Amino acid sequence: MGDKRTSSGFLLKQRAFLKLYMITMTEQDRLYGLKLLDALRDEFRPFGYKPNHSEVYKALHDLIEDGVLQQVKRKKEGMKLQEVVYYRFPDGGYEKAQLYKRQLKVELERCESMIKKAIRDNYGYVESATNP
Amino acid sequence: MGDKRTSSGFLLKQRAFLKLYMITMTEQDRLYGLKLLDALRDEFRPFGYKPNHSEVYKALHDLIEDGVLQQVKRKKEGMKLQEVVYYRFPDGGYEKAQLYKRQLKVELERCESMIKKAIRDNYGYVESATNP
DNA sequence: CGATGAACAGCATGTTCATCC
DNA sequence: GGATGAACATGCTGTTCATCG
Repeated sequence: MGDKRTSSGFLLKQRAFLKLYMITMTEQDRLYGLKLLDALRDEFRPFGYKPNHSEVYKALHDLIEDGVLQQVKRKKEGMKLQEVVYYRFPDGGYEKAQLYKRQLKVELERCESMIKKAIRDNYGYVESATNP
Repeated sequence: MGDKRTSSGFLLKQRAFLKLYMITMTEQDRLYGLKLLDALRDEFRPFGYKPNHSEVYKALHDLIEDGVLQQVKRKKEGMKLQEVVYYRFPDGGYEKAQLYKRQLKVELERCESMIKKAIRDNYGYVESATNP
């Protein structure tokens, strides 16, 4: 309630997309902000998607507000003794993360369906399972 | 050049999506604005996507500016003699439309790939080709 | 009330600036 | 220069208002 504005329900927003990746990346390697960004840029370079640092930070801050992530300031390994911000799940955060991931899965599949439909509708494809 | 702002290259925008549908719908049935909207809403209801009338009009106006569509004001069939705006391709418009469609196909496939990748990356799916 | 538009408003996101090491 | 943030600017898009028949 209290929403001033409703979404028309088109494709998912970049922010949500990034939050999902932040969670999964936290489950796997422990990384800090800019490294997460680098990793994502590498992954999506072939797709022409190049997120900027602000969006990544905002996604991380969102997750902190949601109680999904927690900051851990540590010295960067080797090099100079610069402090960087790593992330981990606080108490109950992992469960919230899994819930979020479940929701995003539904959302991603919805988007995939919509895009497939658009390809079908506009280019007359009929997903042949028996193509030579 | 002259772009004040660059896209990070995330998913395609609703406007482009609608423009594509407007073109295809113009190739098929001749419809006017609000009927196009109704048709789209019907099609995408199962997906929870409900475009609003402004976006549809803006998409149509964009296509007119692009020289892809042309307005044809006609009396609405039956009923009262209210004038509605139908659309057709002006000279050279059909070719421009086909070009746009070709571009959007690439874009839609790019988005599909990104979404599939996200599902793989975050849920560890491996597209089984042998599912019952 | 249906249809078409345009003005307006709010939110998503890209760019720039500030601070610290 | 790398890293983190916040402020600022722009643009996409949803809501509202105006006009016409």
